[in-house]
Amino acid sequence: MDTQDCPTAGIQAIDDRLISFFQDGVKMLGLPRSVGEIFGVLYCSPKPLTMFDIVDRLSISKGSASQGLKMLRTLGAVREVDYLDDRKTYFIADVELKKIVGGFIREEIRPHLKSGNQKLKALTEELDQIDDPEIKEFYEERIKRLGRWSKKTNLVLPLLQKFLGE
Amino acid sequence: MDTQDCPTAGIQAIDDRLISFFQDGVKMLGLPRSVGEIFGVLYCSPKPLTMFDIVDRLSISKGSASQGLKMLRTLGAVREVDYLDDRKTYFIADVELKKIVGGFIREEIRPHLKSGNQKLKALTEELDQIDDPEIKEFYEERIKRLGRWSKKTNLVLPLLQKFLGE
DNA sequence: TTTTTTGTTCAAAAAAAATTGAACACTCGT
DNA sequence: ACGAGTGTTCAATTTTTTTTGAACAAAAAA
Repeated sequence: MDTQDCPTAGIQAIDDRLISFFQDGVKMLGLPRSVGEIFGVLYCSPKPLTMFDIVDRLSISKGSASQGLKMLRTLGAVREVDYLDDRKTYFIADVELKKIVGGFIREEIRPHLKSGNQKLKALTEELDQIDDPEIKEFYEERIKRLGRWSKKTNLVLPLLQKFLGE
Repeated sequence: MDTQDCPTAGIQAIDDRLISFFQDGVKMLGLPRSVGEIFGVLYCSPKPLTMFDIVDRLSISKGSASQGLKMLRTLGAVREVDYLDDRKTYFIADVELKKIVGGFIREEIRPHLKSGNQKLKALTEELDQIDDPEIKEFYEERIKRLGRWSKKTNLVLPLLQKFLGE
């Protein structure tokens, strides 16, 4: 079939653009390109899709699709839904920014902050090793400052989430 | 010299921890590890350092150090200062979170958002190609939604920066 | 001017991250 | 129990990103 005459050709083109939009979007968040593409395909679809639909549309491997969907589910950006054939799993994009942002904060940001905090704590204890009081004071200030950075970031995350959720 | 007996051994250990703290920190932001290390070395130093000092401390190449410092300067995370030998360039870490966050938003986030917006605009114009009014409505809704996401993000950035800057 | 010191650039190498695909596991229908 | 359909895992491969180091440029000292 000539794609020129196909009634879905224009839609394909639009989908391509939307998918590329999400490709860039997730790159900004440090996620793999395929994850953006998968979300994009679901975001463009008025009806639920199976993993096979996605593999087919993007020409990616089953493995990639499976892993990408897994990540999107844990981020809360994609949901399983019941639909038609109940043998297969159907997915839809979750279009609530609030939820997606929340998932990203929970899965990608908080763990980093947490491990950072632990490192800071360990550091504070090592300060005793320093004899020279002037040098000690310098390090104390720097480490305290990092503590403030960390605290502020922790405080700002829920605000961010609230603001972005309408 | 035995590092056990060296009075700076404890400090070295603390510096190592701080540097590793920043290694992780920049990874969260999607910047190369060496950039975090370089910032870390400067953050640990009470006095300005040259590029050579950094190369020496981290055992990285001149090229890496040069590029890393360039990036840190454009982000506003590091500053050149006058010091001792005016043949060399001396650097210090900028410890104002506000400035660093501002630089990151300006250099890393805004450009992405801008190109995203251009894509959305182009998309809106392509909607005419769709004949079926029901499908058209679906796409209109999804594209409008992305526009709202983008707008919100744009609005939240200055707030974020303000909040993090004391 | 010539040499030395300092720093940048960029093609090639190395390292890290993402993707593939085949093997595996599970479940349903027969 | 067996075979077909769905989905996951992970070692190997591919792709992308980062790092290196040698060549180059600029500027000061000799």
